[in-house]
Amino acid sequence: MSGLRETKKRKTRQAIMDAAIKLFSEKGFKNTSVDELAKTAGVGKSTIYGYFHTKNEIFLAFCEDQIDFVFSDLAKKRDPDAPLKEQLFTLFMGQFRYVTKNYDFGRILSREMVFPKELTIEKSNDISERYLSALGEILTRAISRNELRDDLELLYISGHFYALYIIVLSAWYERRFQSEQEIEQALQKLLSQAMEGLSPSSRKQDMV
Amino acid sequence: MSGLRETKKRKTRQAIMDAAIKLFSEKGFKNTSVDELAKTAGVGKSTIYGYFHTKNEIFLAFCEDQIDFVFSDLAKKRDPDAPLKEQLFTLFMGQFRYVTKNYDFGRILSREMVFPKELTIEKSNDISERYLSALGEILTRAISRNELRDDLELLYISGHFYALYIIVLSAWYERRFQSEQEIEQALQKLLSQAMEGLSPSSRKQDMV
DNA sequence: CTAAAATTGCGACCATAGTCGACTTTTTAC
DNA sequence: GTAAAAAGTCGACTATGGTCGCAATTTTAG
Repeated sequence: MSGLRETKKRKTRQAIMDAAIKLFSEKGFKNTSVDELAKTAGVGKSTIYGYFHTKNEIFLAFCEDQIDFVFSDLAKKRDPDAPLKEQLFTLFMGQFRYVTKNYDFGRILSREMVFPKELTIEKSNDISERYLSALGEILTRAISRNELRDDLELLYISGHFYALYIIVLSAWYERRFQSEQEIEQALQKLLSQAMEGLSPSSRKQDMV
Repeated sequence: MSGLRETKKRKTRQAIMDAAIKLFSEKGFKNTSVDELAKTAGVGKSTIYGYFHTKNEIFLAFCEDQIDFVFSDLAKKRDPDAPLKEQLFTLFMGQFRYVTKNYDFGRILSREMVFPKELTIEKSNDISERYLSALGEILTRAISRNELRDDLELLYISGHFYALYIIVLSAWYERRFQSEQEIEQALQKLLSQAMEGLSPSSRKQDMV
């Protein structure tokens, strides 16, 4: 049986996470060294690397909690019967505001989520999964309301919309957009394009 | 007049780039230290930082040449009168193959292109611009052939397609897709979705 | 031509992410 | 109960990206 060790492990892990939350919040990710983290958590440096592969992974774990919070917060606010576009817009903008609250924070998180390193893939995918399932729920309802084609795979619809969010986020980091308003506008346009389609024929029925 | 200094500058810069090309190609980006780079180029370490802000920026400069080559290569191959979807597919797959030829190489480049750090924004945008203009050309022709709606802003169409490419690339780095074939399939599906639109009504005319 | 100003070059130096091998504690097997 | 195995812990150490202040070179001004 393994009781004592498990307990300790959880405790140590929690201590590290507590230190991370404290220090990252206080001084930011970049200005917090792993040595400091270890000291604050009251453990050795290598102990930390026993629990996390890289400093970025600690950061992802730190984000996980917050993201849960943001999601449940957004879930509360959103109206599950509102038009699809509106729901997506709210979700993405909420996400955007959270992610870019701090410039570097958002970049590190985005980089690690979209192009994860081998070592952080697992954590990154955990978060992705949560994201996709939230999105999936919205989309499924939209399909049943006949707001979305039902002949497509859910994953590709999620992917499509998610892609548009990412590109807007990217434009923000490339400094193509400077204000939140521009972001909103771009997101609206792209969502409309996705719904209506880019080929000329796909739009004819709007004029009927 | 400033002749001597300019000449020297160009020479030094070239020496650094030559060293970068040699070492990055030989041992990869990660396994090449800046010290080594300096030694090979025959300059001091700080001299390098006088020409580039970060190690990643050297890498971007290194990529620039290669990307030019890839583009002109793709441009040669592509048939400017082929269906839009086909042209986009060829362009993106060509890009994908180049970028992921080496796993880490592609990740670093992608990260820096999509979510650039402040210091590398400029270089990153240089490359983006080139990319967008290549894309823009294809799209403009498609519009004039009436393969694309003409009531949209070019930038948002480019952005839309580019987004789909990025999400596929991301899925690759998340290990959602393991083979090039899966990538091709996903890209095809997403491009079709973008053309046809995701709303049910947008598709009706296909059945008329 | 000369001296001051500006630019460029240099490697020792610093900060810090991540590794190593020795030490301690817990579990397992008998 | 005991001893071997396994898991967990530690801080000194390594490797490396990036900075600093000073020295050398080039330009400019008179």
